[in-house]
Amino acid sequence: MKKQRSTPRSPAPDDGLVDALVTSAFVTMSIINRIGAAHDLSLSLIRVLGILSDRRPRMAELAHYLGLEKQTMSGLIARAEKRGLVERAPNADDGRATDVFLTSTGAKVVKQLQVQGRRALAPLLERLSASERRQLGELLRRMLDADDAEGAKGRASS
Amino acid sequence: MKKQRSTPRSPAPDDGLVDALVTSAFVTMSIINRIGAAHDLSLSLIRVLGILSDRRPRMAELAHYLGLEKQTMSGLIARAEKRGLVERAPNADDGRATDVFLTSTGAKVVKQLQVQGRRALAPLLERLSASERRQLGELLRRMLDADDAEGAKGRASS
DNA sequence: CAATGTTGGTTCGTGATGCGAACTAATGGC
DNA sequence: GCCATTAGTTCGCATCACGAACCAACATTG
Repeated sequence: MKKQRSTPRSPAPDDGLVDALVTSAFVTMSIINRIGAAHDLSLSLIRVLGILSDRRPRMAELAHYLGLEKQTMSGLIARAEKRGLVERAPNADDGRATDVFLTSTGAKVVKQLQVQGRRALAPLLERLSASERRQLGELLRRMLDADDAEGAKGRASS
Repeated sequence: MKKQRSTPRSPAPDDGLVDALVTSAFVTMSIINRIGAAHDLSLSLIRVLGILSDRRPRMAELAHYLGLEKQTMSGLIARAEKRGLVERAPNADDGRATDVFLTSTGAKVVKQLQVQGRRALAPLLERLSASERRQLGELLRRMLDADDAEGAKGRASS
């Protein structure tokens, strides 16, 4: 079954961990997706809104964060703008650039999503004790750490 | 900032955990998505193939697992079949039902995905020690546990 | 300062995804 | 046998994501 002959000392007992990580990702995304669907929000748009609750990036930055092409972002933002969730304004420093930011409506939606998200994930977390939850959060944060700074979006190894 | 007045005893120190969980989900899906894109596979199709490596479900079951409607599954499977990844066959017990299963090509693709997935996730996991990895896997499994049996696919709380 | 190249965004066309509505066919209950 | 239910499919539509092509505003040269 195991084909780890060539590296007898660094085998892959991580297989189980990888599976668990992937499963938890699918489960979590499933839940987020369901909540988003109730507001007619795609996963990409949810992520965009999440970023905007924090920052005021340009189109290109936004696309880079999500690992998408700029045309995709154009469409995404155009539709979101039409729905009154975000707004575009020319960047002060660079005449070419366009800043994107949340409207007050958009900010409200983000808040709702956060609340509903926590509520929806609660049943999962409740299976762990308080100290286990703390531990889990700690481990995940350590694992992600410097990652969301620049590697995460989809170009981790390219 | 905190609006937890009404339930003074069950506050939300889990907020951090929720964030970490969601972030890890986005990061993980991003990686999976990138690998899938290299094979021209959507996330949904990847999940389908993963399930098929294990089982031989009907269309409706498959749709239920992913939390999708059956028409969506029809299209998904039709395209996958056209590409030679899966096949359909009438179910023996129920004349209406259609079983779906992997072709040998499809099975090979799944193996590739698994290998590449482990490789791509390795850098993340390496940030943790061996014992921490074991711990993390344990906690995730505990958290998901009975979940993937029937709750996960997108109807956790409905 | 003018010519050139680069960067930021948009538009267009195309394919995949996902859904609601409507349909066919097989099953099950009576 | 008749009717409701269930399994899959098809159709039309909106979204999402991309490559190609384009314009406008910088930046760099000479």
